Amino acid sequence: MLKAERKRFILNEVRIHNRVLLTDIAETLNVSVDTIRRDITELHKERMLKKVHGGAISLGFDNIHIGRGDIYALELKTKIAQKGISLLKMGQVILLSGGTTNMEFARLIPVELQITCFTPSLPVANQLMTKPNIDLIFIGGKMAKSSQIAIGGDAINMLSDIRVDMCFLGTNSIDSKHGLTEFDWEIVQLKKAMVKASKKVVCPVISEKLHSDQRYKVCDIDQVDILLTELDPMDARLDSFRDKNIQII
Amino acid sequence: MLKAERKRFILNEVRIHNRVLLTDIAETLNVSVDTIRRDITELHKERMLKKVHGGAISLGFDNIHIGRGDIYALELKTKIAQKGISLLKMGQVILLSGGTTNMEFARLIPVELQITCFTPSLPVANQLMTKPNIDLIFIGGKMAKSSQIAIGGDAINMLSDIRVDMCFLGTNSIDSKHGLTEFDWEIVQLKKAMVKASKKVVCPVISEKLHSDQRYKVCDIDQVDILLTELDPMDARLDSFRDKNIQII
DNA sequence: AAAATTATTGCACAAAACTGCATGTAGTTG
DNA sequence: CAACTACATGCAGTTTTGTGCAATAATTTT
Repeated sequence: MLKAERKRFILNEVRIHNRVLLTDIAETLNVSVDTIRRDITELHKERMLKKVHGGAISLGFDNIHIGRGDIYALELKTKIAQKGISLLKMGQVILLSGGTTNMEFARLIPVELQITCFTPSLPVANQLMTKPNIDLIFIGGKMAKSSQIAIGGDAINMLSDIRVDMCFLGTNSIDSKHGLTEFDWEIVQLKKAMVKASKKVVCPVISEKLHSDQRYKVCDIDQVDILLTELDPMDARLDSFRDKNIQII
Repeated sequence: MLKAERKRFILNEVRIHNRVLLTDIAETLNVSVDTIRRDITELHKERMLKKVHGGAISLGFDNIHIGRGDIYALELKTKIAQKGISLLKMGQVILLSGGTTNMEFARLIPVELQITCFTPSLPVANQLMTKPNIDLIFIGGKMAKSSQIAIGGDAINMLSDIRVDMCFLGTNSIDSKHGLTEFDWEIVQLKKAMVKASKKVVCPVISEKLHSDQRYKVCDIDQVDILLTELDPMDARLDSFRDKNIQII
């Protein structure tokens, strides 16, 4: 029995019965309780279920499981997202791009925080729908299958009518010389509109993406107000971004 | 044994058993485990299966699970949705409202069918995102928490610019005298715009909702072109809808 | 046809992952 | 608080992986 198989089995059980017992699963699958415990711990970290004393229960969203089984470098992204959360103030209006970091960000927004969010990202919207205190406005348009965000004229149009306090703009690549760059032309157009629609641009990005660049440019580095990475703000890898009027957090 | 042959064999095994073990395949095909490992690595990159420690498993719908756990009268709605599917033609442009019947409808759209869908409903959009052949345009706007659809000026604006072949308009209540009615004023505004944006209005509704009405009116009954219920078209409960220029299916 | 290039395959070996067990700690229940 | 169950952690044995290398097969170029 493969590990992945067990995990899938557990998830299915949770989906059906809404809860599982460690011992039950262990017996059913003929492996030690420790193994199941470890599986469940992983699934918990992957946010596929909730680990509780003695077993696990489903996350219990209304009708959509926002599973993020294989987010790359989830830990780092959580760290970045948390730094981002600390920037939020009650009553603010923000704009969120797509990407897994922003997903994590959306997930971590405290339930009691009352803010208005705009987003063209379907997964982010799903996430935000679970927060009763957030006013959510979806930027509509043609949905790009790969990135699950709305693109094209409609989206850009809608963005042209708004001006938000702060934009959390995920990016494919960032470099102190070439600025923010992307691989996909359509997405560049959208992100340009997002930058235009925001008073402040916050750029959450894992250190790995620093000093890399792609074909098309979204904006210059000096348009970014705040740079969020998982690194210590004093880290040497951030040196080239200093003295650019960017706040590094 | 050709590489392609092996790969096909592996895929078939995965399709049938939902999983394969590296060692099993290697033994069956009489090649080294390394070779199979490489094959599976490639198939993984090609997104034909998921490589896991010890073997591979089918892709399944791990990431996003769109729950239909407790849809009221799901059987009936499935029946209605299927009738709706039969109205679809390749290349059409349709508009889908929210509601569980339309969710079911979206789920049942055949993967090979190539159509363009507009919708202001987040769950419907999620569902449609899983279909590669569907062009999806999300009608953006302020998201209503309870119904999970976009409402307000933005949504209505966006609708005012389109004219689709057919609209599948779920409704709260329908009556031969009072037409389509709703409980929520905002949603009425949206649905009015949806009716306006469509050449044909199809109204999928379970028989239970026939002959009931609510506070606010969406449109008159003669604006509905096709009425879809789970009943036999000749059923007596549909009598009052006859001779209204409505096609009953 | 010969030579050169590229792709495929098996093997070796160190690194990583997996799993059960033992141990001490934390949480739960009566 | 005492008995009990569940938990985290470290360890060891086993299996699986990734990678470099060499031999062979297939393809292209000359």
